[in-house]
Amino acid sequence: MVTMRDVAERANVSIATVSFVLNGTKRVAPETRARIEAAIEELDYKRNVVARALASSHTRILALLHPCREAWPNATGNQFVMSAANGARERGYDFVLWPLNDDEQMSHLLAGGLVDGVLLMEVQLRDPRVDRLIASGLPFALIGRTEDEELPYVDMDFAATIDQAVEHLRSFGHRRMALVTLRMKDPAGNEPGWITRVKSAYLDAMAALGEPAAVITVEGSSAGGREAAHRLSEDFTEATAVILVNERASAGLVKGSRALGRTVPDDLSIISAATSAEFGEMIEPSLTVMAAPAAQLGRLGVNALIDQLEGAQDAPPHVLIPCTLVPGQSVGPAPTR
Amino acid sequence: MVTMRDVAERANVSIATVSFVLNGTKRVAPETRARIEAAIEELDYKRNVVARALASSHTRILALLHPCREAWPNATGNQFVMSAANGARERGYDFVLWPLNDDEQMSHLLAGGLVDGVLLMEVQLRDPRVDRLIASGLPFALIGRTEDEELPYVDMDFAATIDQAVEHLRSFGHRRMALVTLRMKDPAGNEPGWITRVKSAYLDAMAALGEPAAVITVEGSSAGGREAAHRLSEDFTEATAVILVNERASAGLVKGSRALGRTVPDDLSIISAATSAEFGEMIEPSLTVMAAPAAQLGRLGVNALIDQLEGAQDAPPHVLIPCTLVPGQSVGPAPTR
DNA sequence: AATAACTAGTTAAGCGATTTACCGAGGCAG
DNA sequence: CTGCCTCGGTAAATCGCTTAACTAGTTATT
Repeated sequence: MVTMRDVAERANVSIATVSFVLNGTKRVAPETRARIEAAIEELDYKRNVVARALASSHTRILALLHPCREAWPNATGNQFVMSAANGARERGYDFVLWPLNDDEQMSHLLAGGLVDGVLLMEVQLRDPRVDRLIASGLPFALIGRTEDEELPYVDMDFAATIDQAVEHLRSFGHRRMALVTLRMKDPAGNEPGWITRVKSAYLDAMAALGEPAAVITVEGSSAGGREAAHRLSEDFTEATAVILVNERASAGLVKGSRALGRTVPDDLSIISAATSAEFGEMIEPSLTVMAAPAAQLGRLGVNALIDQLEGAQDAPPHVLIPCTLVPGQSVGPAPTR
Repeated sequence: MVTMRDVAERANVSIATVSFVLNGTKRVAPETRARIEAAIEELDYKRNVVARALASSHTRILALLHPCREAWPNATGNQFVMSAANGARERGYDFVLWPLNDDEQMSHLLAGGLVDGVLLMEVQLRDPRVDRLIASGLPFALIGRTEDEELPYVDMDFAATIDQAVEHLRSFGHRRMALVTLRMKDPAGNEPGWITRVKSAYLDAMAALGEPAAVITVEGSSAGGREAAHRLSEDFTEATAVILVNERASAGLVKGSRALGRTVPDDLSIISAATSAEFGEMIEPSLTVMAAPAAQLGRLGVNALIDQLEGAQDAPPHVLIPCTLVPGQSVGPAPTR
C-alpha cells in the first residue's frame, strides 16, 4: 500500500506538505506542488479514507437510513436514492444506503463514527429514530416530517397534491371521491407521517367542498387494492372517483373494480398520487398519476444535509414539493345516472 | 465521546485489557472482565469503528456495488438486497449499498480502504469492474457470472429456468415460442451476462426441440413491451407463446398484444421469468411467472464473501439457483387453428 | 535600521483503537 | 532452592493522516 510517506519521500518534502496539497489547506509553492502532484500520479497514490477520517474526525460519508424489513421503495424510491447519491458525489461526499432494522443497529451506526451525516427516510410523526439522532448529535435531515416541524426536512407537499388531484377530478364533473391509501400498522400505533397528512389534506378538501368523505386504508399489495375495490362498492357506492395514494395497491384496485363490474374510467375514475408515470403506464388502463418529485427531493435533501455539515448557519430548511399531474386514461367524465 | 481510555480508567485496567475483552483476543480474569463490562455498560461505550479499522486494517464493512444510472432493480432487487443485508448483519458485518457510476469512484472506493469486501451486481461477461477488483486485491463475490467462471459467484440458473419454462409451455401444447428479453446497449458492446445466457439457453432448448427460434430484444419499459408485441405479430406470427425475461416490459407486452387483437392467454401465452410473483400479479391477467430466487441469492452471496474474508480455504463457490414456477393466468392451451 | 508580517516548509502531537513484547506472581518439577 | 511454565496484565509501537506550533528566510512598514 502506498502511503503519504512514500509520496513525501519521492517529492522530497514532509508528509505535512503533501497533506496540504491534497486538502488545499495551506499555501504551497507552485513548484513544490507540482513535484508532489507528479509523485502522487506516478505512485498512483490514493489517500486512505479511514486514516483521514480518524485524524480529522470527518469521514465524508453520508448515510441514507431506511427500514430493512419492508419491501423497499419502488421506482420512486430508486429515483430518490439515485439523485441523492449523485448530489452527494458532486459535493465530494460518499453516499451509502444503510438498511437498518433495529435500535441496536442504529446506536452502532451513530456511535461508530462512521458517517458524518444521515438522511432518514420514511419518517413517522413521532419517530424514535429521530430522538436517537438528536441525542447522538449527528447532523441529519429528514425525508418526510415529524410532528414537530422544527427539524430540517424535505417532503412532498401532500396538501397541494391532494388539492390538485381533487381539482382535476372536479374538472371532470366528479363530486363524490374516496381516498384509498396505505394501512401501515406499527406496534406502537405510529404511522408514517405522510399517511396522516394525506388523510387530513383529503378530509380538509372534502370539507371545503361540502362533500362526504370516505377514507379506505388497505395494505400495499394487489390484494390490498382488491380489498379497497370491495370496500368501495359496499360502503361508498356513490363515489365516482378515487384518489389513490398507495402505489402497490393500484393494480389490485383496477382489477378488483373490473371484477365487480365497474370499468375504469367509465364507471370509476382513478387518480394515483405519489407514484411515477412509468408505474402508472404498467396498469391497464394507464393510470392518471400525480408523479412524485423524487429526484428533486433527493437532491434537496442531500444538499440540505451537506449545507448543515459545512456550517451554513441558515435556519433549517423546510422544503415542500408537490407532485405533478401526468394525465393517463384512468380519469374520465363523471357518470351521469 | 467516550473512548476506550475512559473505560479503562473506570475499570482500573489498561486500555489493552479492555481491547482484549472487547475482542476476546486474550484470556482475562473473570473478575476483571466483569469490572470492564460494567464500565462499558455504565458509560454506554461503543467502540469507534474508524479507529478500529485503522488499527486492525479491517472495517467489517461489506459493500454492494450497483450501477447508479439505470433505474434500480425492482421488487426482486430489493429482496435480494435485504436478504444480503440481514445475512451480513448476522455475521457481524455492516452492509452498505454503494451506488457507483464510474471508474473514478470505483478506485476511490477500492483504495480508500473503507470496505473489507465487495458484492458486485449486474456483472457483465467481460466486466472492467471485475478487473479492477482483482487488481485491487479486495475480496469480492459476484452476483452473476463473467465469461471466465473461475471467480466466486452466485447466479440464477438460467438454463434450468428456461428449460422449465419451455417444459411448462409444452405441457400446454405450445410448440412455437419466442423469447422476449432485454436490449441493453453498452458503448463497448457488452451486455449483462444473464442476457447472453438466457438467449443461448433458449436457443439450445429450441434446437433440442427442433423448433424455429425467435429472439426479440427490447428496452425495459412499457414502450419496449409494446414494441415486442408488434415485432411478434409481424415477424413471428406463428408463435403461440412467449418466454419473457424483461420484467419492466411485461405490462407493455400484454397491453400491446391486446391492442393488436391478441388476448392473453387465449391467443398468446406468456410466461415471465426472473421476476416476482407479486409483480406478475400487477398485470391483467396475472402473469405466470418464474420467480427469481432473490432472497436465497442474497444470503448465499454474502456468505460466500464472508467465508472468503474469514479465510475458508475452499474452492471459490459457484452457486446456481433456478427460478421457481408460480402459475398465473397468462398461460393457456395452445390455440388450434 | 529595526521590527513586523508574510511565505513555504518542517516537526511532532494527536485521532482511538489493535497488537506485540515484556513483566511479575504463583505453581510445580527436579 | 532454582528453573521453567502458565496466567493475567501492562507499556508502548503502530495504523496513515491532520493540524497546531514553530522555524527560517524574505519582504514590507515605520
